[in-house]
Amino acid sequence: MAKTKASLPQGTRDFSADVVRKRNYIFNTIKNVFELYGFAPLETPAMENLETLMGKYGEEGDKLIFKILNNGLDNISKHEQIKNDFEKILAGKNTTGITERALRYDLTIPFARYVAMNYGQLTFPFKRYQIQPVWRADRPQRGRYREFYQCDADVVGSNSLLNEVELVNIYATVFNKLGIDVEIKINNRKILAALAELCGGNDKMIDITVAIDKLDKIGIEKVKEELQQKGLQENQIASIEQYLNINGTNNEKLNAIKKLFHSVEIGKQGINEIEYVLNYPLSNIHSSLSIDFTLARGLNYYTGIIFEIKAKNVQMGSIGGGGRYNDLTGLFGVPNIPGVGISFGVDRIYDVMEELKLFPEAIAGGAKILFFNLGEEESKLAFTLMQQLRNKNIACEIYPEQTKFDKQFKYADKKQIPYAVIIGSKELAENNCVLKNLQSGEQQTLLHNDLLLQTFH
RNA sequence: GAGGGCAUAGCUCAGUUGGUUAGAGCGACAGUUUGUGGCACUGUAGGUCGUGGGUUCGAAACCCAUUGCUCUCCCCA
Repeated sequence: MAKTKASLPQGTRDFSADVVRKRNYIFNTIKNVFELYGFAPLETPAMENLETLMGKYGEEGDKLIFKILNNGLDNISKHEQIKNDFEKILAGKNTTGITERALRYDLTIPFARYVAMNYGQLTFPFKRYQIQPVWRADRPQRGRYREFYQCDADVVGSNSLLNEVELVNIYATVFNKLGIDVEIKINNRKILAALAELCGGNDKMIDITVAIDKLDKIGIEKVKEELQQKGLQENQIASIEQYLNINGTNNEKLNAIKKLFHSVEIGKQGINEIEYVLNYPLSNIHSSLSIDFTLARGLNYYTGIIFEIKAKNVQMGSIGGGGRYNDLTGLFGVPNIPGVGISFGVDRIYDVMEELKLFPEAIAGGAKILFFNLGEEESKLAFTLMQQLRNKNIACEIYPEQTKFDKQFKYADKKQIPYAVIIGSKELAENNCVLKNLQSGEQQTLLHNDLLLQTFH
């Protein structure tokens, strides 16, 4: 067989031991909080039927779905059919004759598919969390990959704003545990709808939200330019500018927006919902929860309150986001199941924690003790003692080859194993062993039972 | 989809207007040292200079093509 050059598909990564441990630390923290709030785990397949995914993420999104080529395309008896199907592909259309499956693009649509398939069996309100990789055929760049993890928690079958309150508290709890100082930004699609209504451009809502979402990136002038290009009138743009200029404390912002939307029903609704969440009792996170009327979020299925998480003290895009959607399962023939969900961006959270040096030392992991291999009989005794320590839940390993000290010490060094147990011919004869602390260099001779009573850290 | 940058040892990189046998540091391996590591010293291995073509007496260097990686924009997480 020809030798293959070792390489990785673009936008994917291997994770070495210390990176995996740090990532697991993040995953476990998030997962434990999800469980603490009564969410149940769900896993769905890496691949879905293509038709499940197509048309759910907009025109751009469809292009970014990884499609899986069907097997058996070289079947002679289907030659003509397959050629015809391929003509459709060349014309830019998808066909099940060539590809009928695709890798999942996010966790929300598969979840909606799952709820639609199982709604008869589920207990509503249904709360699930899901931590799995997703794939996008996007051009990779900084902080953006073709394979990455999403950590989602969603509640479906409930209109109550108490869910939003819970999700905000999940955000606050997780980032508090991780030690990341964050600003939880909150807005409401209803307020954005009201803005569109006020500016006489109801059908322009998406254009408006896309444009104002870029405010802090490109500045007010560029936003106005873009709005102009989208065909908005001067006075409409002026209203939007007035809206964007609202600032101050949460209360000041609310007062200002109320004046602006005093006659727009949907706007008042949106404001009331935000006030409800902000004023919910016993919530200890108000300091970091702030209204941001420029927050829009890309996904168009959001209909109510929306969230986005920004890490303080570091230059990084959002590390989480979410919001309320009215009718996601309607896409799969099961209408009237409202929901609200949030997502954590683990890859960016990792980058933030690395930059701010927030990972605790304790997650280093690995073996605590290396048993030296100094001969056949010696290693049999070492093995016996090692198994007894493992039974006490102490991680250890034995050097598999009989070799000189130098090599075994260096192995322990490289793997940052803090202790070595040395059993050579002398210890074998005297029925004891040497325990050496590799950091301090101190060592002591111990009876076997005394070794088992030691604590290692 | 649009536009930049990069490609030399396992890793990070040097390599002079084109000139003999392409270097350094780190790492690996071995030895000094067969019962005590991190340090030091000595030595060894490791290269189709991304690939293909061209210019030239001569190409790692110049030209063309190609592949891969990377970054920015669009968009998104």
